[in-house]
Amino acid sequence: MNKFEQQREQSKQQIEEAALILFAEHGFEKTSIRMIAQRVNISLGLLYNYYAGKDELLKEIFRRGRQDAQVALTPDGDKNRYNDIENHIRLTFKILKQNRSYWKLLHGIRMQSPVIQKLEAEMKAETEFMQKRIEENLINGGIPFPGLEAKLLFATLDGITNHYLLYENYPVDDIANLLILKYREQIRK
Amino acid sequence: MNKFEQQREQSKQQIEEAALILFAEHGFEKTSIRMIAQRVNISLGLLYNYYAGKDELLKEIFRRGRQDAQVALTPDGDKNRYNDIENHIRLTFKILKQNRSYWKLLHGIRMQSPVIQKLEAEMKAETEFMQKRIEENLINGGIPFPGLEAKLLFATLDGITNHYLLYENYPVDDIANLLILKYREQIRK
Amino acid sequence: MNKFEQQREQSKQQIEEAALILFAEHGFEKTSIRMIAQRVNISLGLLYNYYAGKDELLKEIFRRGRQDAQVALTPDGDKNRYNDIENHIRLTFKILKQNRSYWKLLHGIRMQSPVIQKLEAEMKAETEFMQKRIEENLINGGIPFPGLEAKLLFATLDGITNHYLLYENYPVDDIANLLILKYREQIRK
Amino acid sequence: MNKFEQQREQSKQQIEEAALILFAEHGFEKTSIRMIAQRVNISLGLLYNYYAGKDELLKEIFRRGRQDAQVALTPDGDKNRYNDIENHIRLTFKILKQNRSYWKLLHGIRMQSPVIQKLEAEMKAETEFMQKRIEENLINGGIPFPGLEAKLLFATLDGITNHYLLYENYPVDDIANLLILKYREQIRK
DNA sequence: CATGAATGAGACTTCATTCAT
DNA sequence: TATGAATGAAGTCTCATTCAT
Repeated sequence: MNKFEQQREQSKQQIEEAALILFAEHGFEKTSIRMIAQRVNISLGLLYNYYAGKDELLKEIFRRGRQDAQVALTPDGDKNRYNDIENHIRLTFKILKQNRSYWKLLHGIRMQSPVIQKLEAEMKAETEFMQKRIEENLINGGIPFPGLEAKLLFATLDGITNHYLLYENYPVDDIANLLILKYREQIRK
Repeated sequence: MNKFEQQREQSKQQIEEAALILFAEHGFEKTSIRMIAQRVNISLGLLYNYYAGKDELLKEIFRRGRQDAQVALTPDGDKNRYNDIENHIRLTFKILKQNRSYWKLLHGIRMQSPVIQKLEAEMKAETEFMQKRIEENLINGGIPFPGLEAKLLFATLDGITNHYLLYENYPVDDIANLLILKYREQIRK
Repeated sequence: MNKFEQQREQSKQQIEEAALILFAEHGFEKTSIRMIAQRVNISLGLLYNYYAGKDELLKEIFRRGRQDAQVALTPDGDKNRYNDIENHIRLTFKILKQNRSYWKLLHGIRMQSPVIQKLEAEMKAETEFMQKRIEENLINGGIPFPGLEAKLLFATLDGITNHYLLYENYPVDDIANLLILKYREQIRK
Repeated sequence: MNKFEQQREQSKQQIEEAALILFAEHGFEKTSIRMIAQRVNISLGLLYNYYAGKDELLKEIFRRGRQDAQVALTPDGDKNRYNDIENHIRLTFKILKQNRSYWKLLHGIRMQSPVIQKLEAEMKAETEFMQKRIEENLINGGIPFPGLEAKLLFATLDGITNHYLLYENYPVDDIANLLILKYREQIRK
């Protein structure tokens, strides 16, 4: 990557960061290109040198966010393998806290089909990726009905995420610990 | 109720039904007043004889949806008192299915602050009402950490609701039964 | 005039009074038919039984206002003839105070040609009527350049009226007295 | 001033000139943004790149007009100091003729409170500035009751301005001369 | 006579996107 | 590459007026 490409990459990153925050805060529709450009202190037109349009910018943000999540979710060696469910729950909320805006944007936008349709491929991959991780972990945990249990855990984590993003002072760590506790008891039994 | 009031009420109901479906399907921002008017086959302006604006229409829809939910959640006699948690879970999904569009709208819109701020009072009442029901039920179920457990159950139900609204052919009943099963075991223990 | 006509006349008067106040306060364009109907507690449609439209209502108001002014300006016998200028000045402000809203409306609207065009005939009559009175009075006062002086006095009275309508606590009576004083001195000389 | 600023300034000036003429001719309410844009041959939206809205455009026009008036009213050296009242009267009508549209707009709009309230600060400054000039000039002229006389002169000038703007072929210069004559006599006496 | 539901043209405004420089 | 002026379609909302009852 030469010097020009580096600069371009840096500019794109700045733009995407600003856009992510604004999208998460005000919603995709209510955030104008102007607002983004002003926040990064670039001209209105320059944005179109980097992205074909507003939708493409959104897609790019999702692509980056998904990548970050995947990296973070990738198990780092075998050391934590002894209890994958516990590990998965902890990782989920660690990632959530690391990139709160991304998750807020995702959770705020995924219910509206017009937007989803544009991103369906990405969204689906995202969902299935997480779903699969949970299933694997549950099978490792020796839990019956692993398919349903996976869906239930996925929904539970999603629900907690939602409430964490929605409510002030949400005791996400306490909830996470309670959840872990319940799975420990279920497995021991 | 005289002639005019009847006519007015009928028009309003038609408008709100159409708006609810469109808001749920395309999102609030992407649904134009024109789309709503065309769906009900009324003129653009008539809407403004009934509602001060798009936001007020949204509020009215929420008001009606919350009322319906409250009515449905009201326990009908003593027959199901023996296990309130179970009852609550079943009721939650029964209500969800009864007014899918309302819940889709609610879940699709609640993450975006500008809209939420206008509805905060209503939203808060909604949330606290459901939260309180869960807490009562959990205390009746003799479960430890009732506060955290209530939040966890609330999040779980929210997460399942989310996924039911999001994914095709989601096995909401199976998930619900699994959840109930787990609470039964927890209580028995 | 039979009973029905009397009632009709009374209704019209109520409407015109309300409309006059609203027009004067908010301006003609910013006052809606709805506002008027609500103020008089009649239905929106009923107004159109009395007037062909908003413009006609305005014309009717002007017609009535001009009539009132004419009646008030008509000299009541010969007793005050000895000093017609003084008399005219006093009368002007007496009439102004009697129907402040009418004059506010008139002064607020007369500068905009589209409105004026509709009322031109009435406006012209109004203007010429007052102009002529002043000229007569000035000739009686033995003042040189009676034509120009009439125009100047007319403008002065109009200007004072304007400022009286525009500014809080405007000392219209003091100004009027000063003006009278100056004409007395001019005549004596 | 760089290329963009030049372009911007030129566009703004064109817009404001067109808007001033249209506002003065048809009134503020009856002049649509579209009319202005069409007159300058620009698109509807461009106007909103420069002004936050119609009201802001109006304010800007007033700001510019007031500035022009202030510049014109500033005494140019000592040569005319010997008779300030006379000078002030002449200047008033000179300025009036220089920017007829501005004064027509001002006189046409100042009676309607909603618009005035938005401009009150500017209007007040305008008024007080002129008022103060007159008072100073009257004191210099050795006239008794300078406060009331100032108000009377101000009203007179306003009234003449009004009639000049209102009536075709109004002999404003003759009236002005007559007015000056009367003040000369008053001072001499 | 009286009602107010209904209409629809037209107003203001926003904003993604294009383009000349 | 970078700028921001310019576009124009589309959105929300207002309101005089009509009309069935």
